[in-house]
Amino acid sequence: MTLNNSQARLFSFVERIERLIVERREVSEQITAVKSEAKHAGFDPKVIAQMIKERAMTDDERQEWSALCELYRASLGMLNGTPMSDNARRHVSRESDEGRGEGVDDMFDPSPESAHAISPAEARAQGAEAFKSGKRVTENPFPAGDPSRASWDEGWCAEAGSDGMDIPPEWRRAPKKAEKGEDA
Amino acid sequence: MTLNNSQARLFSFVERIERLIVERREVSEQITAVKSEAKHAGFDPKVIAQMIKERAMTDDERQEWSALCELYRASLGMLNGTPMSDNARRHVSRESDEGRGEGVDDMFDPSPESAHAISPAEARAQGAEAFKSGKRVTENPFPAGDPSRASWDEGWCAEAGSDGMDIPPEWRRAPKKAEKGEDA
Amino acid sequence: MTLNNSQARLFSFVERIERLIVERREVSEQITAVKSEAKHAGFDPKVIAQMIKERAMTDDERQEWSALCELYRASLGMLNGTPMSDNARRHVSRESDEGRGEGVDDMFDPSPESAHAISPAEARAQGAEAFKSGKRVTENPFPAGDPSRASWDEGWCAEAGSDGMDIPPEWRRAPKKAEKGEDA
Amino acid sequence: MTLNNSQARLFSFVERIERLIVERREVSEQITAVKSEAKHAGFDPKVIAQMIKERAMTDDERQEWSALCELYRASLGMLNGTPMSDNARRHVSRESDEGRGEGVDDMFDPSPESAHAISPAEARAQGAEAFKSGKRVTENPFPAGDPSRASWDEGWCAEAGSDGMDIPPEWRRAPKKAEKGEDA
DNA sequence: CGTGACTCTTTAGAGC
DNA sequence: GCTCTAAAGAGTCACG
Repeated sequence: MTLNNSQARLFSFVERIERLIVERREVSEQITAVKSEAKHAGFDPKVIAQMIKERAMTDDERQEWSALCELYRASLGMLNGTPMSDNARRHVSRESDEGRGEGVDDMFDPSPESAHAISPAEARAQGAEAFKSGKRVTENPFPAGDPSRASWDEGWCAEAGSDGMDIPPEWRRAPKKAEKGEDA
Repeated sequence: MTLNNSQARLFSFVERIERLIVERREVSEQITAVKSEAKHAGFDPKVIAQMIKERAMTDDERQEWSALCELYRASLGMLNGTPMSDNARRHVSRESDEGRGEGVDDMFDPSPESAHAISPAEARAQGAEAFKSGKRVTENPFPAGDPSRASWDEGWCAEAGSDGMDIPPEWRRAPKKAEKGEDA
Repeated sequence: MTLNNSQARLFSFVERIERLIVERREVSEQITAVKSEAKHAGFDPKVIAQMIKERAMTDDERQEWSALCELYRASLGMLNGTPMSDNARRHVSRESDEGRGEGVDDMFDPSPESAHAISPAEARAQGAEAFKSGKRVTENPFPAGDPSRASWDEGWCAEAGSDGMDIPPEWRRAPKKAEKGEDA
Repeated sequence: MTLNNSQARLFSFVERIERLIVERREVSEQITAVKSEAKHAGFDPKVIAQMIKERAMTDDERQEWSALCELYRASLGMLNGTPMSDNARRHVSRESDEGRGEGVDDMFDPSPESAHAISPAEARAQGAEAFKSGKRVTENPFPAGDPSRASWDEGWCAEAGSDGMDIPPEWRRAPKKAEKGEDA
């Protein structure tokens, strides 16, 4: 029977909530215990927490997120020697890729003129120039590991952000994902 | 001139936010400092925080809040020897008061039969009985300081919550306050 | 066998944490559901939350807390017609009571001269005067429900806080409670 | 003059805190306004927040953080086609680099046998094999953009985490940074 | 289009 | 000193 006088109902609500709070605290304590165990095993708790956050995303979300971060980082000059990932390149070149139908393969063409060491400033200038002449970010001529690769990226992105265009769609997250069917 | 390329605009936004965050942190640190000063002066920080919260309410809000708390406390048997305040009595008897036009003055009539000490259970029973016979909570016959006063309150409130009625409006907060005219 | 290679151990930790997080979220959702149920039944969710907080305290803690709040309220002039509770009076008079051995009973002596209506300011002055002449806060001559009762309280407390003394122990919470024996 | 009675001091504390809270709220509102402006300009607010967080770190912290994240990601099989960054490679090979004195340059040696397309599983196996034969993670033979590059990374890292060794120091953050001299 | 609820993030406080 | 927890604030979403 459902209680229908206010005092008893209030009491019932309060007690149910209290019981659930106890349960939740117990689970929380278990979480803490496992975290502490992991920490004492030598793992970094913060990084583990980050992994758990990322694992909660779908692959698409995760990739879009990190691509966006890299794009913004490049624009703000925060690459610091870590060039954009292939993922970010793909994100920025999304539409062009569709149009041209070619993938990332044409980037494996280390032009001889960039094979020898050049200064970061020069690489940056080359990146900017590349953007202006319609090259895509995936056409970065410097191979992985080359310190000039990041500089070229920065130059390209900076130019891409400086040409007076409005903010292009690559800077935005995909608007929404259709909700998966849950319980009605 | 408004910057109209995305990189420069992004940079501007980020820097403005960062500057404001610094400002906010400074203010927060000042708050912490004052709180700590107060604490070392011997005041209880939590109670001070509570006072600040209450001072942020209007008098009406504050009174309604504490009256509601007391009403719920009484229903849950948490009065523990601290009888309901006049404020709570007024809240619970809001409507009756309008109808009868009398205030709290008729409560200063310690009936002779309750003047001598009785057990808490008996006081509780009297309170419940009083509710059933249509008495208002302000008619508690026990004077302030009398340990039976709280018990009578509890009896009255418990009965008021047990009579099968739906939850009466006294249990709810006044729905909305008309917003005071701010800057347009 | 305990896994002893880092990859597998990391994976195990992450999965255990994830599973527990799911559990915790489920419990949290149940809490939300019950709260929402209570709300739709007509109870005020905030007040319920407050009750749960208070029920988590021991009686002593709760009484000390509310007594402290009232003391601070009185000092800040926030009583607004709700006189201090017996509980707060007891708290403030803790030590004197031990010394004198008398309880609250000597307060049921509405002196004839205060029986007729006086102005709040006058009541306040009487309270201040009472403090100066060594009277205790429990000796408030105005009965419950009398609007002058709160004013007298305010006068007494204000005077008690203005006499140049350092902050007395009544303004502090009892330092610590010895922890009850839990599971080892 | 310093107030030395408790009531006045309490009042002073409360008012100072309240004033600061108002200030803080104002700054907060300005932050909200700028964020909203940025959002309407087409930037992603979350990513901006992330950038601000990262800009608050030193370069070293940021690089260590992201390197650790990638290492953990690789171990958990979360690379998903995004190979480890040069930064992460450097982190993992920190000590070896000191010993061998060579940088990342010896990785530009795409062995002919890996130049043609192979399956992810095969690339993974090659990575694991490479670890077992003492190769460093920087010796990934697949060039940037090659889908096999990530798989090789995963294989290498998985093997590095599976060989029964205790968790190596690369998995931990650098213990502490000596605090920069602040105001005394 | 405005409002209200819910979630998440951040931050301050308390304990080991 | 560091971590964890809890509360407050902000942001987003959905609904009226």
